[in-house]
Amino acid sequence: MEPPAPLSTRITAPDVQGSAHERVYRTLRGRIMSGEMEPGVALTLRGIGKDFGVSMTPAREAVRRLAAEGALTLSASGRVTTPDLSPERIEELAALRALLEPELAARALPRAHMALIERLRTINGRVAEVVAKHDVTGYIRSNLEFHRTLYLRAQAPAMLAMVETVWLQLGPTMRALYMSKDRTDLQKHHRTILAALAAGDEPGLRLAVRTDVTQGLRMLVGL
Amino acid sequence: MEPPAPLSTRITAPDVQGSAHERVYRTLRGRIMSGEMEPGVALTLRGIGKDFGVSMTPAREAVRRLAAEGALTLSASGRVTTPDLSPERIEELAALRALLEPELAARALPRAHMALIERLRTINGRVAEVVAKHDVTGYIRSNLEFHRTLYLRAQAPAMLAMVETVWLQLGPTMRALYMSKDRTDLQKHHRTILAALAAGDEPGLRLAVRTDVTQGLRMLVGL
DNA sequence: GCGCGGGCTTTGTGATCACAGGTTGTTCAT
DNA sequence: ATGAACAACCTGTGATCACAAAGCCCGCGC
Repeated sequence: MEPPAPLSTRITAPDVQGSAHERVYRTLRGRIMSGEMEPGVALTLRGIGKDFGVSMTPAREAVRRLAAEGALTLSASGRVTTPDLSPERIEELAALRALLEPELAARALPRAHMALIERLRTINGRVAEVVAKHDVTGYIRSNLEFHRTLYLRAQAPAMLAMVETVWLQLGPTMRALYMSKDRTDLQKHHRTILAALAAGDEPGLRLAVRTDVTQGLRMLVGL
Repeated sequence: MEPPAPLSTRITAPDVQGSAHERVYRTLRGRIMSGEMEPGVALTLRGIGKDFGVSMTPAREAVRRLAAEGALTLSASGRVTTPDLSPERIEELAALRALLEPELAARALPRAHMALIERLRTINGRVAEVVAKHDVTGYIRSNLEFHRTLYLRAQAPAMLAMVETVWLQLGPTMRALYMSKDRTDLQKHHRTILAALAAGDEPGLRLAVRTDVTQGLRMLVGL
């Protein structure tokens, strides 16, 4: 192995969807939010780099960005792990969801047309499918898609971003949570949300969203 | 110029307070949150690096972290600027404050002892001083310190972090806002907050905080 | 059998460089 | 004088390397 090395290695970058660090970031973020990784798993920059075929530099940027959003935990020595949340932290994040999501739903309500409700029904049907298959990741993903689709109508990007940050932080925990629980009741809550939406009932919608969001996460803490 | 170069430059790092990128991050964050930089100002990695006596690498990490928190804006080509928010964005962030801060205040209320109220009074006195001196940055800083001191008692780190993220995003805007406005009314609101705290009046406290938070930011949009 | 010390390995940090794309300023032609 | 084309410069991106410190494991001593 020649020590000096010619230098000038440019594979001309596939650049399929933006820069390298963004690709790493997006992929990792998706994995974490949908609960593909369990809490407390260790990651290494070199390992991530190897997985994505990039050097440590973009891996580091992606990791730091995720850590800034609370999607990853950095130990004092810089070690990277998925977050393993304390019950208090979980409760706090649940409270945040209970605070933000009814507001987003209420803002979406006046803009919710029939087409949106129909789309939500479709997504909710997909939730039933994945529940039947005991597909935890698929369940989390489609459940969040249900909420996100509704909130997108609120036209409140900063608020939505904040809620997604909370979802991110809860990702690994949700996996652990939903793996040990029956989930037929969740669809019931989603149906209540849809009913309130169709009726244009704002107080009912706020309550339905709050209940849906709260009860799933209360299970772990209050068991 | 020798191509290989000796390599091996380690000034043994001062390491006064953690890693280089953290020092850069903390300083920049403080500057942005307290409104020391106006909206739309351009920054460069090399420039930041030179300012802090570090290379581009830690500068880049600090910038990306700040961008992830919304404290800086990255253009499509990667250019870095302080955020110049649209009125809709400002209103949304104000709504976020109006949603989160009363909750934090309410959670702090049962834990608020006399010593805390006294401390808040002191901070509020400092607000009066800086207002008299027309020191915008000092005003923003002590105003936020008033709120942060109260919310710290809520024992809700995730919620506090979220609110601070909102403050960060509003930093440069607050500067532009407060520079063109009289501010004697702000202390009045703070006094109302203190009265509700002392009386243990939760609804009154929620309202007082919401009013304090909302009205200052409503000025810009609704003028 | 169990704890502890010392080496080897792994891992994050930061500096430097090559490169590409964007920005800017200048000059030339109309 | 105004517009476009071009060149020089500026700026972010990513790879690679040196380094330090933290972790890990094996073996020694009690």
